[in-house]
Amino acid sequence: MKRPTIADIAKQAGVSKGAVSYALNGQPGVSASTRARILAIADEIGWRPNSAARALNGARADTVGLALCRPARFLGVEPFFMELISGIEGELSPRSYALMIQVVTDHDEEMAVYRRWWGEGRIDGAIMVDLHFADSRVAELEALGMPVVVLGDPSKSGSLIPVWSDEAVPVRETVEYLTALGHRRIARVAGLPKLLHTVLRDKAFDVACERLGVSESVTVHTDYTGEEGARATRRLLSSPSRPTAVVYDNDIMAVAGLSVAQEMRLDVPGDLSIVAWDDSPLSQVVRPPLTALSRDIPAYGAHAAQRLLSLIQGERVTGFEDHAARLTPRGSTAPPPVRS
Amino acid sequence: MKRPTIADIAKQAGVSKGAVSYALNGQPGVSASTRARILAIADEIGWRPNSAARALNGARADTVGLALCRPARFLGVEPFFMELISGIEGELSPRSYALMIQVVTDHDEEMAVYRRWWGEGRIDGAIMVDLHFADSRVAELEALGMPVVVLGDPSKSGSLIPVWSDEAVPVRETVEYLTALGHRRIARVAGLPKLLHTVLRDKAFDVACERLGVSESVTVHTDYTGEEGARATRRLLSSPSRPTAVVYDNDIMAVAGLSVAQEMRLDVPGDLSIVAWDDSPLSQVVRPPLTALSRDIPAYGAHAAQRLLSLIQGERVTGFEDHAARLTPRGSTAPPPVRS
DNA sequence: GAGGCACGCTGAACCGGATAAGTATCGCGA
DNA sequence: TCGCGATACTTATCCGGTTCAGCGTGCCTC
Repeated sequence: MKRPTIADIAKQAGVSKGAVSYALNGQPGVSASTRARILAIADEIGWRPNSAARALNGARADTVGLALCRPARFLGVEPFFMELISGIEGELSPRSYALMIQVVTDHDEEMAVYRRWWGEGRIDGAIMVDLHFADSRVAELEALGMPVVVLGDPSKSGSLIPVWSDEAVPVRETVEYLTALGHRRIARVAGLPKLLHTVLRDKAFDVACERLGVSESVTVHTDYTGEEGARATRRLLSSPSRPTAVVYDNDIMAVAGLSVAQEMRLDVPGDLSIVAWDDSPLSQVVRPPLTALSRDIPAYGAHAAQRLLSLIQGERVTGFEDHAARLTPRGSTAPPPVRS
Repeated sequence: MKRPTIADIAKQAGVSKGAVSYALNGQPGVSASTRARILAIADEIGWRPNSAARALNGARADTVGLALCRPARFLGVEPFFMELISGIEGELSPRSYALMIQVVTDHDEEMAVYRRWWGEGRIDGAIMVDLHFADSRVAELEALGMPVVVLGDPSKSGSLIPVWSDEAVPVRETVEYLTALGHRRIARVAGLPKLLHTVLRDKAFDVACERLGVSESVTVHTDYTGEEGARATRRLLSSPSRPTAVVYDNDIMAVAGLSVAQEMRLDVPGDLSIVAWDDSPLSQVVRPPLTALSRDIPAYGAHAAQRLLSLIQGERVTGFEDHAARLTPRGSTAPPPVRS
């Protein structure tokens, strides 16, 4: 009842284990007829290579690791990760590579997981996400010597292979668009302030606002949840000189912000313009549909996976700059109210 | 520079490989002092067990498999899977179990993946999702002899361990609620007609409508996407005797339906009541917030993971009926218009 | 003081493949 | 006809652990 091994095949075929191994791996050293016989027997008794035994001889694990360091409840809410995973899978699946996922609570745990997976020969490489401004993981992963692709800006990715997209350009484009519409009081509801891309967007936002004569610009940091997005929006809209436009760092918060605005009897886009970063179907189904900074997240994941696979093959791999998010104007943006 | 093995530890400690193995695994057979010395050396040189070598001796893979048979674009949209994965992870992660994920396009590919993972000793068991009405996977997985927990009704799960929740009760509760409000024309925008839970809901809906004197009840099947939800809604609301209430099989479609209604200048809930199956934050942030059939999806995944882990331990495991979804009334439901 | 037993450890087999090295067979050219 | 080399295998070893049989030592017991 136990799984057949090459020894079983060898016995049935009347040859040695070695011959079977050569035959099954397409190596020279066996005649065509013997090879065919061995393959037939292997197929008949349903033989499958035992990956453990192969791995013991230094073979690849054919698996890529991904440790996600976010609160678990988050994943269900934020489409980003699932889209990313879809994209990664799209590259892995045709090559029979599997994806090993674990949700962790902090960077220490994340590193422990990577050490374990790598140390135990379970993965051939990993994709690191949520690059921080000062990220201890980079040095630790470099020291591990494991192939790693980092989703994040090359300025902080050390010697790990970065896959990134420009954060500043979309911010600038958005601010330009809003100021062109006439907005002079713009707020930004940003994500976690520790994340590098948040820092980069913050900075680009300040610079663009400065340059384009935005009289009042505020940035509020949140944890990306709808609740915090709503709370931030409520606070912003309650201030004496409330913004006429708000830019959100994800669509979840943008939608929550939209609700708050409507709850406060503000017309969107008449009284308030809203821009969402990341364009999920969600942005398009609310009323009005949200002007969004759209990018192809599955492609982003696919690019990272491609680099990682090349890296694992031992090829020389360079970083890759993906397309920056593009501004997609929809119904949630308009000129500010006249008497603002 | 290569990874230290127990042979290295043995040499340093001046004992045999066997003694080291006993010490590291907490087995009797070594003195406390020797054990401490060995552990200290292991820690010092950064020894990690090689899972391949362990697996070769019939050890567990400490990994659970999950093959998702849906179009990739789907995963980013539907919060269900990510919440489910969160819940599964919540059980696996503390036990250092990993989750192996692969997105596949059909059941044949899904079974091929499971066969490979199981055959190669990469997983100890799997969670099967999206049970169909006539599902060939059940028999194939039974034949494989792998521990499997099925998310789906026990009527079709064969000898695999089912984890399910009653689909009929929430449907009945919803129809009762809507008829109590006065609705007599109720439509249902359902999911994929192949899925068993869709079939069960369809049937429960028909029965409840019949019993409660709903004069017109329609069920439309979709692929769960916002687009199809919107299209179905548009068609329903354009019919001469349009429904006064629509029940959606997921929140994505409910939100899309809400948009369509508003686009057609129908007041929700004044002209049309909307109920969403599955209650994500999305349901609460739209205006009006959606009356929803809420259930704890992460808990659902957690229960499945618990059963699977027990099954892997060789314990006798019975199926588990999770809480049925509970109707959570919000602003999207009200009595139908008077002159309906 | 001899027998018995528990303890602490060693040595070796084993898991299922990959692979280097060795061997028998054959064909072919000199 | 000998020798060389290619072919088609076999044999043996290795990977890094686990596990079992065995063995010496020390202590307890009768």
